[in-house]
Amino acid sequence: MKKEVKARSVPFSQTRSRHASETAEDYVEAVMELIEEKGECRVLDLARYFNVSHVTVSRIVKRLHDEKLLYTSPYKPVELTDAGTKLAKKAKDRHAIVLAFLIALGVDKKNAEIDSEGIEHYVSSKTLKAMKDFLK
Amino acid sequence: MKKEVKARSVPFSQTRSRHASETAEDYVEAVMELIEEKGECRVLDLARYFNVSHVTVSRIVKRLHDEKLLYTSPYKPVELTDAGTKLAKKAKDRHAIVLAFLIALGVDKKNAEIDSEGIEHYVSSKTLKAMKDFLK
DNA sequence: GGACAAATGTAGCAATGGCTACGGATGATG
DNA sequence: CATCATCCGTAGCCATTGCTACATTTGTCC
Repeated sequence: MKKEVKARSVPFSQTRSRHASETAEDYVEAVMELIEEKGECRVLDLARYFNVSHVTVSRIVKRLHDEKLLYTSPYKPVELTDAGTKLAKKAKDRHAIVLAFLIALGVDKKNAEIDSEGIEHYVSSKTLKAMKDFLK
Repeated sequence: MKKEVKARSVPFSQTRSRHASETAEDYVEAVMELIEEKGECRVLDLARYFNVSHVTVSRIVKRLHDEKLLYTSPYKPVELTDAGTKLAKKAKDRHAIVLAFLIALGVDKKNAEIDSEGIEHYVSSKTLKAMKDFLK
């Protein structure tokens, strides 16, 4: 009596690739935010922002440069490409909606901020729309 | 005119460790589910469930064994320890609440299932409570 | 311009999670 | 009990994301 094993519903549940794009979104979003706040975005700013070493940031920045999401040259501030700006805006919008939604749901600001940063990466357009409708 | 860089709100935002515990939760939850459905849980069942090779499963199972979340001996089915069962129940409950919440919010079943599997790992107890309250 | 601090880069290590290829163990079936 | 398919383990590769330690660049201040 063999039973089939149903595959999990997540398509491409391959954690590694999923996680790599999460990182990309987090970084371009942070770059945009830091540029807005400080006028420029340095590697060390990102390191402080994410609480990691500058080495980790430097390597990820290099990868995102290869992916044409941002500009970087040695000892210069990091800037966003058009593609990076587009992705950052999308991520920021989604983030803002999730955050506003959690607060509207009754979650305190602090927890809402923490949770929204994790949740934003797993919200499909359908769920995002449902959140927007709820906010109205 | 130096500006402080505010650290991100996520504590322990170190992606690697965060992700490792996500994996642990996903696996014990899957083991519990597969045992309920099939009577036992083999390495290959998990491989099919997560759409990864049996090698990947085997290595992760070994790690979770070291972390005392499950029992495993060569060529034998995988079982949960008490700690594993406890964690699995917690994850399953949270998953069920998030899923029910998304459906109540108006998200179609399919998207709700996909999104809930990602979101469940980022829901604090405060947010979970808000979801439960909404469901009442 | 020299010296020093801060910022960034490079080298190299570990853990996690992917994979293929191959070999040993188990269990069912003739 | 021999064979064969299935299951599982091991070896060894790669990518990502952490780190420390050390080197280099930049910019500021005397």
